[in-house]
This record gives sequence, structure tokens and C-alpha cells, in this order.
Amino acid sequence: MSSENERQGGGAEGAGPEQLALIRETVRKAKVPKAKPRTWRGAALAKELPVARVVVNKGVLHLDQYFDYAVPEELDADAQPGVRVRVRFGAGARNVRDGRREGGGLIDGFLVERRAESDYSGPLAALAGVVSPERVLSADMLALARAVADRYAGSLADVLQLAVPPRNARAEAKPSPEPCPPPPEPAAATWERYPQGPAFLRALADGGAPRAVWTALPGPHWTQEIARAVGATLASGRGALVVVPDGRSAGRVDAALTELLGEGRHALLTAESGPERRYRQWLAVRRGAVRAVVGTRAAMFAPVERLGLVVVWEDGDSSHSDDNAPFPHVREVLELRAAHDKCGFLLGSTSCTVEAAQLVQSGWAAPLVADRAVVRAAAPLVRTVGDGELARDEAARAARLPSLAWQAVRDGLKTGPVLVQVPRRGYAPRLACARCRTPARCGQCAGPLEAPDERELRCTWCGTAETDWHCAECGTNRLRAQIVGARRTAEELGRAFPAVPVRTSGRDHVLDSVPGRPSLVVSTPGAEPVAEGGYAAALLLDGWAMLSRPDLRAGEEALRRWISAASLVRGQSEGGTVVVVAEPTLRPVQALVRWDPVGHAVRELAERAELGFPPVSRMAEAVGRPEAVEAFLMAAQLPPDAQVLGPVPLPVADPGRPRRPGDPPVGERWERALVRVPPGSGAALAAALKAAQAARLARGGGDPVRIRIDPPDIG
DNA sequence: AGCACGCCGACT
DNA sequence: GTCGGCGTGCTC
Repeated sequence: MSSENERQGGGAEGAGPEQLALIRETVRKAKVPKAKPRTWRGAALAKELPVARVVVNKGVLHLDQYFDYAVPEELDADAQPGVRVRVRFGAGARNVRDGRREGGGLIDGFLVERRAESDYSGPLAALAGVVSPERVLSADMLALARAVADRYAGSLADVLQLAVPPRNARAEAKPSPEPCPPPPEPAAATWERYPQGPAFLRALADGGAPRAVWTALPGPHWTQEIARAVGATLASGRGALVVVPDGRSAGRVDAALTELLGEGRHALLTAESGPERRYRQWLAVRRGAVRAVVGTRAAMFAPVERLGLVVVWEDGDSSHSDDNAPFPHVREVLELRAAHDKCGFLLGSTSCTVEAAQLVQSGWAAPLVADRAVVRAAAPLVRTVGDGELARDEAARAARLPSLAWQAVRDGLKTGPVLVQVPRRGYAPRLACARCRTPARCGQCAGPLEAPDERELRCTWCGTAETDWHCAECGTNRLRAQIVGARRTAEELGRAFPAVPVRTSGRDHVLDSVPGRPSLVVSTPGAEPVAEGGYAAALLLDGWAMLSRPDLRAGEEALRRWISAASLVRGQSEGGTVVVVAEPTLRPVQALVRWDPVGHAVRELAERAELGFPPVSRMAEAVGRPEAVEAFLMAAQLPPDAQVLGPVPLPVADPGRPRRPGDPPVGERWERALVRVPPGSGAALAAALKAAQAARLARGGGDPVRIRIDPPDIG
């Protein structure tokens, strides 16, 4: 981890503005001789280290630097590094010559250092107050936040906002429990299914820092396996941190930890527990009373004392991307923590992202995988029904499902629950002609059409309603709408097996688990309940929609969703069967059939390396109105090996996706430029973009341009 | 983003 | 002379 910009923040990199500032400073010095740590309004200052270095809680990039304040005597004791403070900040506070004016508002900040003197030449304002003597920000956390800010071209204050939860006075007043002594080292148990598993635990228990990309076998054992890795780390006298994608998984790992370690040794940090309880848990961790943490993405910054292991589960899940500036990703932040704290690293998933494959290929982490024979026995039998096959087979079309699928459902229901994975509503694929498959386009602007409900057709670009669509190629007026079809198929399945109960799990109503009795469970991706004893069979109808998306990750994402649903099905040795409706020649489909997510990721990685795509290259995006993007790129001093792609009009957002801050205003066409650099120039790219953005904002902002490193969706 | 400072035209 | 327009630049 680089420690550039340690002092006085990471703001202006360019020499020009700094030199100007220097000249101004000298002029001012000449005018106001000897502006030493002078008392502000003559108040008494702390005798020792009277200067407090403060990071102010303003996320703006050009204020990403430390500011020095004088420490009044009465705040001396409480004003320790790491506490929250209040300071006057703003142009008004500067005018201290008449000792009366106190312009500038009070804002929050963190005190990061006490010093003997300031290198700021003007008179210092005094700290307005110490919010609480609780030292919430450690030196380690500050360094991590700095590294994350630099990695993502963001400001320290923005990252700190993610890393330190808002204060809650009631929670702070309560004492934290006494810390527990280290537990005994747990047995390896199901880790023995992986040849390197027991050795990995051993290394953790011995105080080592092993790093692994773990391809988990399908089934429910992963929670206990993570708990055992945590237990081994605790046994070495160190702490551990586990980050999972959602509250349900967090609850499962929490239960496994309680089972293995008992109550009181670990904390559960999720948004669901509410602010007071959450802050109390967080404080218990910060105070060193609790050494193990499991939580969702905000927990990636949990201030675990003497960190020995970080774990990320299912790194391909999109909820591991934070949606607040600067949009850090859990996997990347935990990589930075592992490097900085020299602790163990475990990335676990039933699937495999390209980034995970890269960690192995670069040698940064070791693979932790089971033997092929073990994988084959644990995974269900996967069969495919091709799209073309379905279209040709008249009988299947009439029944809306091929006979193979019917057969799998009928057989499965004899021995247990059957899972039916359907696409999310509003997750509209491109509509196409039902006969010749020509994409359906808007008559006004040729944009793609969507069907928000079954009776209405609308253009996703211009919004025009299409009332009388006919295929431009063959003239038919029948459209193919796979989403609607899949939902109806699920309903028809229910009617076809009237004796069997049908349960649904989706966005608004997510089931956690279902009993082992025969039933039909219809679920959207990510909301699949676990079944007691595993599902007897699964039917995956999500393929066509997923794979038709013009996204670099479409294949990886489809495979991930399929594998995570299929992982809930009994192994082949117990008769578990999966039928996926997708073209069998496609690479992700073949990878599912062979149950080879790593092979898929490795091949994707090779292809991306060849094409110069991330994560082999580092990419950043600049989004805004066309003139603004152009001006930004002109002004930015990009590294010499940077390559600018575009700008091109911003792809239209998925209909149904909620609007996020930073989205273009409705009706405005924004453009997006991608900037890419070869491996090794990522830091330089981030620094250049940050400097350009800071300079822009300092000059009054103007047209906003949104910068993002590693954008999650690049066409 | 705010907010003060400064260098221009109309006014008692 | 002086009040106040808003353009420019700083915030310890």
C-alpha cells in the first residue's frame, strides 16, 4: 500500500496551483509578520501539543486535506487522536483580525493527530468542541480509509462516512462486555473435503496469514466452514471479519458461529439491527471486547483489533459494491486490509469471478478447491434444453415447457421440494418477433421496446407507446416475451400438480427456508430459500433474459445465479437434478453442465487480457453532459499509457431499476467516456482523475462530471 | 457549497 | 464620498 499523501491530504498534485498558493502565502506572511500558533481571541491553549490536525466531514475533493486547529486548554484532555470534534469551517472563520467575527458554520470532523506546531502560516481557529472522548477512528482505520480513497479517486471524508457509523450517545454510555479469552482450536471437520483445507485452518491457528480463493462445494456446509476458519483465527489470539452479501447469509453465518463458539464472542453487523444496537455492536468491536465480526458490506470497515483473517463470501454478488461515493467493493477493500494488516484472506464462493481467478493467476492467493470426483458427487446432474430445440418442438411449445423439464419436475416432486428459478419482474429482456426473432424496435426512434405489463408496449429510449407493432422483417404481430412466459409457466406448473403446495420467494417477500416435503418453490435469482435436506430438482428459466444482456459480465453473472440456485439441490449421488433452459453451446451453460466455474472464469480472464478489458486493465468512467465530459478529459493530465474510449451516449438504464443519485436528470442525454490503463498504472490513473476533478470543483464546479473507478457495468 | 472580499457604477 | 452590484477565491 502506498503512503503517498500522508500529510496535508491528497489534493492538488499539479505544480501550478501549489506554486501560486506558495506565492500567496509568502505575500501574506510579509503582511502579517509572525503568525505563529497564536491564541485565537486570546484563549488559553493546551500546554503540550497545542495543534490538532483535523479531517473535516466534507466529502468534496478539493477539501481532501487536513486542517489544523488550536486546542483550547479546557479541551486538552478530551481532544485525543481518533475522537469526533466540531470545528468552525468556512470563509468567515478566517476573518479573525478583529477577534469578533465568527463566521463559518460548525461542522463535524475527526481529530487525527496532536502536534507541537502547525505548518499553516495563518492564525489557527480553535476547536469548537469535542463531541465525545470515545476514540472511534484508529490510526489503522485512517490509513485504510486513505488507501481506499486513493484507490477509488475519492475523498477521505467520504470513505470515513462509510467506515465510522454515526454516533449514538445512548450506545456509547453503556459499557462493553469483558473480552473473552481465545477459544480452543476447532476441528477441521468438513474442510477435509478440500485437500488444502486442513492446512489452511492450521496456518490460521498458528498465527499465519494464508490467502486463498475457495471454490466452495454446493450445499449448506459453507457457513460452518467459515465459522471454523474464524474459530481457528480466534484460537491464535487474533480477530476475524466476515462479509457476506445479504442479511440472510449473515444470519446463517451468525448461527454457525454461535454454534461453534457460543454467545458473546462475535458481533453481527447488519443494517437490519437498527442504529443504536448497531453502534453498540460496532463499539464493542472497536473497544476490543469482541474480536469476530460477521456482517454485510458496511462491515468491511469493522475496526477489528489485531485482525488475523478477512473473509468475503460470494464476491460476484452485486451488493458487495457500495452505492455511496467512492463506490468501493468489498473484495478490493478486504484485499487492501489483508495487505496492510498482513492478515489472512479467504474469498469463498460456489461460483468464481474473473477477479478471483486473477488473484490466483497472479499468485496473490492460492486456490482452495475440492477434487473433481468430490465436486461431481456433490453437485446435481445438470441437463440443458436449448432455445432452438424448444422452438422446433411443437408439443413442447404448446405445453410451454419441454418434456424433459416436465419429467424432472414430476420426478423431483416424488422425493422432495422442487425449485423453479424465474427472472425478476421488471428485468425486461429485449423483446423479439415470436416467429423470426428480429428484435422489436420503436417506430419513432428505433429504440428497444419493453412490455411493462402484458397489455402495453413502450420504447425504453423515448417512451413512446407502441399500439400496433408489426415485425419489420416478417410482418407478424406476435412478440416473444420471455419474462411473462416464465411467470406463466410457473403458474401452469402449479396447476399441473394440484396436490402440491406452491410457495413463492422474491423481492418483496423472501422466504428463508422451506421444509423437505414435496412442494413447488418459485423464486427470483438471489431469493431462493434453502430446503431442508436440499431440493430434489431445480428448473432454471432465467437464462434467455440474462444472457441476452449487452454486458461484459452477462455470462459470469448468469453462471453465478444458476450455480447458486443449483447449489441448493441435492448432489448427483442423491438423485439431484437441474434442468436449465438455455442454448447448450454457450460457454456459461457448458460450465454449468460440467460444474466448472473456475474454468469459466479462467477463460474469461484470458479473453479480457487479450482485449484489454478489466480487471486485467484498470478502467474508469467519466459521465456527464457531452461538453462537460469533453472538457474534463481535455483538462485531465492522464498517464501517458492511458487510452480514452468514447465518449458515447450513456446506455439506457435497465427499466425497473430504481433511480440512483448521480443518474442523469430525466430527459437529458448524457455521455460516458471510459479511460483504461494497463496493469500497474491504476494508481496513476486514479490520482490524475482525482486531481482533475478537484481542480474542476475548486473553480466553482460548473457542469458535474461523475468519476468512477472500476464501474460495475461496462457494455 | 457557502461566504467574504474587492473593484466597478448610481446615489444622498 | 459611500452604498452595493456580483465576480473570484478561500476555507486551518
